[in-house]
Amino acid sequence: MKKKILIHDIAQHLDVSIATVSLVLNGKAKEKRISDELARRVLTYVDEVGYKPNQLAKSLRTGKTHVIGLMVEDIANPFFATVAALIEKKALARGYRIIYCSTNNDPAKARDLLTMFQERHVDGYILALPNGLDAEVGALVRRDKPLVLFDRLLPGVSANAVVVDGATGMYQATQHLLAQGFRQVALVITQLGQTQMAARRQGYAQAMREQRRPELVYEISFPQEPEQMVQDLQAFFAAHPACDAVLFATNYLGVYGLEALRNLGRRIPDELAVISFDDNDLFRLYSPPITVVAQPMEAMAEDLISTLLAALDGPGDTGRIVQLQLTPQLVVRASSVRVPVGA
Amino acid sequence: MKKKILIHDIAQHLDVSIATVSLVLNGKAKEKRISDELARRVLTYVDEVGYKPNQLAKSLRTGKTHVIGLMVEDIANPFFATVAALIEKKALARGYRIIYCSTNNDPAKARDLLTMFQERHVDGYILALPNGLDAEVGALVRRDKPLVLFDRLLPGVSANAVVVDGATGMYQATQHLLAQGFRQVALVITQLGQTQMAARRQGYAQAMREQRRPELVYEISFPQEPEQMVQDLQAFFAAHPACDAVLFATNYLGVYGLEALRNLGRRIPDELAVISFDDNDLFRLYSPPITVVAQPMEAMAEDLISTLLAALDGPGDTGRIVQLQLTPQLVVRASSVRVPVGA
DNA sequence: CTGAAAGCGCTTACAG
DNA sequence: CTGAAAGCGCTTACAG
Repeated sequence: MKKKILIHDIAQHLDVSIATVSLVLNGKAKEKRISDELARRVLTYVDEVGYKPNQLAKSLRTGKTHVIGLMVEDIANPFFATVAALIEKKALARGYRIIYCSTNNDPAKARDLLTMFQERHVDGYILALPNGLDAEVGALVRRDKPLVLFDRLLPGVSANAVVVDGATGMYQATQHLLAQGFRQVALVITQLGQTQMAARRQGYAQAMREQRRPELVYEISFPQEPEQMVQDLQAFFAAHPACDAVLFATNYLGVYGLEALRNLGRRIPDELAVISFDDNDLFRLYSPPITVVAQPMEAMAEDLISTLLAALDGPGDTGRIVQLQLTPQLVVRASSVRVPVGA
Repeated sequence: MKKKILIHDIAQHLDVSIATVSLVLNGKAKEKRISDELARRVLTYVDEVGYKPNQLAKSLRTGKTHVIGLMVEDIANPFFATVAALIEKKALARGYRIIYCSTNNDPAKARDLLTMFQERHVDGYILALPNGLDAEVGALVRRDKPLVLFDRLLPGVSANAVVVDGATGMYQATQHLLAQGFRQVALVITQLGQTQMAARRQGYAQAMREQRRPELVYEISFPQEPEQMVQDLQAFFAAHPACDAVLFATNYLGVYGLEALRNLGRRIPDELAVISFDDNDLFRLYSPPITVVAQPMEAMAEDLISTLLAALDGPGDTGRIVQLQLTPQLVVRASSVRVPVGA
């Protein structure tokens, strides 16, 4: 069919040099004092025949790919899917494309994917990583690769980051439950030891300490089969009949938790008040609607992309690090509100 | 830091030619009768210094990128997010990477993204497209580009495809409702005129016709703001008080529909039975649990990737087209089961 | 078995 | 203002 058209073809047709065409196409016509008239002729013809420069060749030459590597825990997780969709839209609007990958919290997989990103010469990285990649990310930072961590930090690495203040979010959620008169507030959290989980736990712990309430924390092993997690949660609730409120530290724990409570026939909030981190359709439409600590996804996506682009455009300032912390919002719904006695 | 190491460096160090190193690395040592011992020396050293060939240069030379372009309607839609996650995993296992993009059902955006995929020289395409891209996709097919459509077909294009038999799915769902004794079964569907929607509608229509029931179809405009869709749905249900069962043709319609019904205070299934296309956590955990027509996502992802890889590896067989149709599964839950009168 | 060389399609100093 | 040429880092016929 349509023969692939090259820069050489268009130069030949217009009887100018390849350099002229390239310069015009890259907006250096003025700088190189190419006449407006010639520049216009080039642009017109390029447009007419629909010439598109080969990006591979361009990238090989310039070292830029205009591709951003985005690594999330699991693209099927609504939190990450939503952030990814927002980032994609914003990146596209600024001329960047996204390659995304899910780590499933597996450090070995994350390591491979990071290598893959490097092999593909991505211009920048947006990363929500499992623990254990400090060395790899540290190396990227030292080589001045534009990079932003999000959702969770790596303990041993100083890098650009956009995170949500989970400590405050959980502190407020816990306070809210205690203010409603719930006595035994449990926290269900993963045992992955990631920084965002540590912060959420710490917020809970602080609120409990301030009210002189004993902590009740269930660290569930993750990842494992959903059925198993539901089982584990049922066992936990069965073992703690006096527990009258529970906080789930992330969205899928909330989902599995609701399933476990349903299986046990526990009434929410009469028998057990519930709050989950992260908001989504399920929590909003559940009966009763579930109180959540909602993360500001739009702001997060915007800050991620603009921080990364600033690093990309920046003059390779070694050492300038931007760390942003966004505030989540407690959205109170029926699942955490005390039912008047005898009502 | 670490200087980027090139094939030239390793050839020089081992005192062999660049060609030898390249041949060994590309598994052509045997073919070119390079001694096993030399081949081993090369591999060992490459491994030792961690040399990674520049993929950009390699791609420019070979014309292969080992990248697959995946285009979905919206990556934040759980159906597409789940399929994308499965495809990514399977592709990675076979040495391919995914670039994904969301079209948001905008033909202009889809057209741009298709151009972008071509500029990036993706090796193959997996596409769930809005209508109106027949010409563009037709051109790809004619140029023998490996490509698989999914979820919906383009009316004017013959291409590889993996779709779900939505007609049968909806037919069974409608029959089920009628068998339960519901009388006025409505269908809520988008007005986008896409093939998957047409099939689902046709399945509903056939079941209604067979039982001599009049159709009641609400074509909602899409895309628009969620709040507006909920409003529209409330107005629809308010205008049809005699309607005692409803089918939602896709997952987000189901979600908005549940929200509308909740706002109206309609009891499910007493006042209105509900079935939605697509399964997810929300439908499974809703009170009452929602009956769904579940798509076989795992099988779909597997068929998509293997069909595409077959086309990629194939001997450029012009004209060989594979079209697979998978069977969805009706999962009956409480939302569509008649409550015994007086129970 | 191995080396020198062309070429993938661009960009950009360097001369004029 | 414009052209000839080098070079980005590979792969692979083609000779030996």
